[in-house]
Amino acid sequence: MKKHMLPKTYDFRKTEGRIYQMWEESRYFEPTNQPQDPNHDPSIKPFVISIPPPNVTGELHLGHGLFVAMEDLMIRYNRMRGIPTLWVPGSDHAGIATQLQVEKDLMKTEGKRREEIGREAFVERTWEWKRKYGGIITQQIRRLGASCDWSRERFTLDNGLSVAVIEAFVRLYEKGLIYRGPRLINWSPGLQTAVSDLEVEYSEEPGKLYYFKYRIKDSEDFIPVATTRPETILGDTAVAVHPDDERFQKFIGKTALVPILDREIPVIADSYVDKEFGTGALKITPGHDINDYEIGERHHLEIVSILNKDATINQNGGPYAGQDRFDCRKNLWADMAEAGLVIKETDYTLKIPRSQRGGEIIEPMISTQWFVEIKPLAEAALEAVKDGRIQIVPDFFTKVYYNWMENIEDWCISRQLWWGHRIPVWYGPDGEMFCARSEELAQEKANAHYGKPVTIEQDPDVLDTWFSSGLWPFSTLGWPDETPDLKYFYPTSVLETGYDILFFWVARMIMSGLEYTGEVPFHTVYLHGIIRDELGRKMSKTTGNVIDPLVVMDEMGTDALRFSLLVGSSPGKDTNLSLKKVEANRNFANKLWNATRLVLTLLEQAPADADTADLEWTQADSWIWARMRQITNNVNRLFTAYQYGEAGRQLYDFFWGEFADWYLEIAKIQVSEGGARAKKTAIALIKTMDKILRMLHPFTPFITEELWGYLKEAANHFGAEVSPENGWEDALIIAQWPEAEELEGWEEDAITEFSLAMEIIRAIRNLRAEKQVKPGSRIGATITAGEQTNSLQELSPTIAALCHLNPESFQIIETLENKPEGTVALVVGPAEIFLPLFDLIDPEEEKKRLQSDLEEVSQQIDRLEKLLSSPFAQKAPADVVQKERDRLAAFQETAEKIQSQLNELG
RNA sequence: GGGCGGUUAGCUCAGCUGGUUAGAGCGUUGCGUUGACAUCGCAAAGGUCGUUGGUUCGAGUCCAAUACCGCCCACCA
Repeated sequence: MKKHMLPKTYDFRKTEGRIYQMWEESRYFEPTNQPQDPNHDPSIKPFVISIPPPNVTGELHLGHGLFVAMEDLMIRYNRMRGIPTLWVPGSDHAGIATQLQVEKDLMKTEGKRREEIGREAFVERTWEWKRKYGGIITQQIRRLGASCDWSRERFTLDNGLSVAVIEAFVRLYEKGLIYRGPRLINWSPGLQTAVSDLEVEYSEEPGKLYYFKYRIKDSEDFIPVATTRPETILGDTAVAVHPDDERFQKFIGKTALVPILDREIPVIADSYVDKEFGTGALKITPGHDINDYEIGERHHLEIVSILNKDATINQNGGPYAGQDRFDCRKNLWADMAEAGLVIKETDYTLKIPRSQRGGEIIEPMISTQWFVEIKPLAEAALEAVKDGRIQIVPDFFTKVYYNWMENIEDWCISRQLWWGHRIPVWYGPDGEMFCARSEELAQEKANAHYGKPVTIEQDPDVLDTWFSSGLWPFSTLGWPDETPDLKYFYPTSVLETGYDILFFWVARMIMSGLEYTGEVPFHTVYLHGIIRDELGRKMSKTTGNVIDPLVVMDEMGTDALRFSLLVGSSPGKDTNLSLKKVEANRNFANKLWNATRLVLTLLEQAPADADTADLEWTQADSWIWARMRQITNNVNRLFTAYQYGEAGRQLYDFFWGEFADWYLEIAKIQVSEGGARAKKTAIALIKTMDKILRMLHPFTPFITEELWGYLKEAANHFGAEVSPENGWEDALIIAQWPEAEELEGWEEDAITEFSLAMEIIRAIRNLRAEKQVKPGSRIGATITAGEQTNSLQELSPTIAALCHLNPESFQIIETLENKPEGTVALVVGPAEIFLPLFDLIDPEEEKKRLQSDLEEVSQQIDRLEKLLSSPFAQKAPADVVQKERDRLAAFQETAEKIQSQLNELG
């Protein structure tokens, strides 16, 4: 007999690295049926996920942990099902975020601003930064066990992807869906760039509403007006009142004077104005307010811009030129007070637009930017979800998607940054635009246009990072080239990401995919939620409640973290994660380890050469197998429905609560019988443990891979034919996913039969514990089991062993004339158990116990009798009714037995 | 203003084909270690499933209303 080599404790630190290396070296991460193989079969449909590319210089957080765990689970599951599987990894250049990091570093190390070293040097410096830190995040993703095909790793600023970005831009431009022009956009004064509507968040903050007088020219009259931003008065080009407002009717058409500047502006009527709010009159600043901008368009008002790019006041602000906007607010208001124009200030809760990145206050401003005309793209994207070509999981996000797509505004795609894809447009000497796939082509166009060689200059702006991310599912596969990868792997299968970037990323990928490839980029969108702390608070450095996944992995293992994230989350909902939870799952891994050790030990004790031909499975064998089948079916059903968390939970409960707690205990006894029984048990052990490890593998890949290797070796020593043809593949990662399986000669209804034995064992153990019978002392027992006697007798060695009964004085019989002398009786369904513990019993207490049992049972009998005499008996399906009848009969039997025992006690 | 999600044990959450005794982990309490596991085992306490009404033989589960919490979108100066 060979002693198994499974170490006593699980050292996940060592195991994880070694296992990952083994997977990678064996090239298990690469898809089978590679499109460049000569034998490639295009009819086999692959399963493909594009990774949500993390910021190239980012640091691993739990959000990454969740998506990696989730996607890796899907990938591993499909890989095990034998489907060619590709998970494309990569990272995003993350324009603003990365540029800010490098700017900060530049200031720290050299005390310089980026303008001082110039664009070229700055971009080169950023590339260096990327080369230095860009590998960290992908390394960390490996640690999570991600089975991505690293040979296909991509970066959004790679040559190939840059070609894709330019191609996409040029195509849209040529189609007339990209335009450039001055529009009111969201300006980030600190970053000195435009940002899209999505990048602005509104926060409620206390502020003031300022009331003041708008004087009417050549008159003593004035219109009272309220504003939250007095400095914008400098840019007013009208005062608007409601056309039906009697108070202000007389002013419509008159001329008002801008405070301090005395600029003349018209008083107009527009039904947008709310008569009830503020003073009922509205100042109009088309240059710095989106609603005013629209009113301005309706009335053809002049647009006056009062801000510089750094949000100081420009020359249009007269005496305030050069002041910061908030200083100007104070100063202008003070001057107006002096001029007698101020009415009052009241407290008011404002909604301040703030930059999603950095939180500075965003100023609406007129600026010349590039835009994508989005409506045509959005319509196609809407249609793709409506007609089911794309399914969103969970379903309730479909509505959110529709709502956004139906109300979408043109997308501002230009950013005044240096790090990113530069807009492929060049300007001739007179500003003529030449959009081309390269500078050479633009030059040719320009020369042809002017009829002579001219100097052209490229647009300085770069594209919004999301413009390139939007191409990700196909740009990473080689688009615009018709590469074998693109042909075979596109469209991809599932897009898995957080709901917080549904609009930023998912919606744009759908629009881009349809526009450029004519196909949906994926058939399913799976959205997960945000990871919060155990109290449901967002994790933040200021709150100090951030859980670092790297620390967690160090302390409790990657599998424990993954299992916690996967089992704790359900589609589209936020997940509260606590270290306690991870700890519990580390314990789960430990249990898995130890259970396997026991299995291996038992396998050693069983004789491999025994003849099991005539031996049947025990009830316990049948029971665990029947449960295994149920669990397998459940897990498969749940996986199909994307309910991975519930699947993991069921595996956890089954493995721990049934396999480890019960079957392993029984297996010990069965193996100790030796001979064929031991061998038969060993076979059952291998089969169940094998299936458990397979189904847990997508959740906890490292430990299961490790244990499965040992199990396989043990199976080999045990005499199993260990070969891929025989279901023992080279590694668990590529092993076949289990289907519910019949076992020859097993009893399908073992679950109900066996549960009686479990109840009996529990009852005996409880009484022993309650009466403080020494754990080691063996007592006798008599069990009467009526019709169940035969099936129960088969388990008698098990019951004896698990309850520490003395086999000499233990029997299971059909009935008994009288209660044995000196025993105390327990009633379990149709069975009665007599234990020789009468001396330990206080008859009064025992009476009380029996009476309360009887009461409980009587209640059930009443309930069921009522139920069965109600319309239920006629209307409910026969099997459901029968079940209740059986139950009632069982309760009645129990009640009788308890009653007779009470009688005996007197 | 529009939309969505949640409300189940002290805490965090399952319970997604409606089936009659609602589960887990953690926490609490008691008992238990010489062989798989104290990263453990055995057991106990703890819930009128937010409220009201409806559908149904039957509702934590389906429908409607309502309260509270949270989120998203739109942005009344």
